[in-house]
Amino acid sequence: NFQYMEEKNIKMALNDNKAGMEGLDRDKINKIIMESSKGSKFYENEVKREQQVNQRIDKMMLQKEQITEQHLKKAQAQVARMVVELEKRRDLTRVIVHVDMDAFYAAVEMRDCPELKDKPMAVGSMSMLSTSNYHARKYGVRAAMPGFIAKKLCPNLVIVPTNFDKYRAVSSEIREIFADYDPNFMPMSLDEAYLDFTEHLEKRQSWPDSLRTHHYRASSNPKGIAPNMMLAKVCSDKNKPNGQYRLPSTREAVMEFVCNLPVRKVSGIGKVSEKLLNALGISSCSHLGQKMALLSLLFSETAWHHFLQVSLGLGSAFIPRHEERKSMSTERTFKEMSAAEEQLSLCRELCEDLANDLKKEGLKGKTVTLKLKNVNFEVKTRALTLSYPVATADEIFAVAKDLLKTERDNESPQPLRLRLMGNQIKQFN
DNA sequence: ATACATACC
DNA sequence: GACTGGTATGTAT
Repeated sequence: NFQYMEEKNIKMALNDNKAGMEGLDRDKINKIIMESSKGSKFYENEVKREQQVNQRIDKMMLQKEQITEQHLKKAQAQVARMVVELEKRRDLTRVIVHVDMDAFYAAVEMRDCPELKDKPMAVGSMSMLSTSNYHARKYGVRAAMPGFIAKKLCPNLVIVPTNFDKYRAVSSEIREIFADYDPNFMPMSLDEAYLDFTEHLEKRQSWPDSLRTHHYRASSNPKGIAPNMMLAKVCSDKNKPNGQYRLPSTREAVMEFVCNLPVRKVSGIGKVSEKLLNALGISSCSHLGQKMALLSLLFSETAWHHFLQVSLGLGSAFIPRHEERKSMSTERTFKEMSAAEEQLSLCRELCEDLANDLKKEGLKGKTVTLKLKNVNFEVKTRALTLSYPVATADEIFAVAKDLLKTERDNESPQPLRLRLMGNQIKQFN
């Protein structure tokens, strides 16, 4: 087990899987991050989670030991059959674009306050940053880093509070432009979207400049252009901060691109999957292809099917139409709260907020879920499904307060020492 | 159906 | 001193 426990493997370390983070003093940065985190409840919890992942790896390695040549051969045949099927359906006829405004929130703030352009700045608070500009990234300051640690890395860092209404406004301008190119484009967040350019290109024969030179200049917008969504997403990351990258629509180009692609770059393969794969000697997508038989024996069907598609450079060649929402939730973090009455009134407040949001979309749901995080960062969810859909604050609270009471009773005589509470509702009609 | 984990922005 | 919030989906029971 110890082999996984070196500091550099613990999750705290600088995540440099992001544009603008090349060639900085990683050791120094990691040392500062580590010193700011060590001993905190947050850190302790991260270590615990890390150990759970390591146990998963140990279990997987034991399973691997049990696999015989016979098993592998059979699996290999199955994989080969599947590859034939997938190749038959490979579609290189579409042109999918992934657009991603670079450092979006920071870019909007710099547009509105040009002095910030020459300074390292980030958007967020001392508790959490949501993005940083490129000056700040040189110091290792990045999204999802708490501001107080960022300040240690870069004492001159300017932290601008988040201004969502502003970002939403800019976002809707940008979306109007997207709609000109593909009325069915798929927004992934305020600053990111997939577009199907196929039709547009058939009509106009040329690449639009306006996506680059539109009056909104505060933010550059890298594009990834490829025959499917999976590849377009990876491509958009390629020439950040300013460029675009087009992957030709040929099987050879796709396979060559995918060959050297680190698995972590693929959307859907995060930190944990990367670590599991690394333990099997897999770091690039070509390794993924080479070890498919093994993967099919160690992972779930959904997981290995996904891996197989990635290894072949396959992804969705059309942009699925926007799905109905499946859940809605509100959660809040706060200073330690242990008093029952206080927790109850907060719960009530959250239910009211949630009911408000539900009303805006005219939704009612049958499953109510209460989420609790204690001061040790341990998260619990407790759910109850009703036979009828609910929407009002009173109805939701009636369920949530019982879930909360049950939890408190289970812990008593110890109180629930909370740092976060949340309510979720799902199972809409 | 429920709980928890992973992933994305 | 301070380590988010919202949504979807996978995995396990």
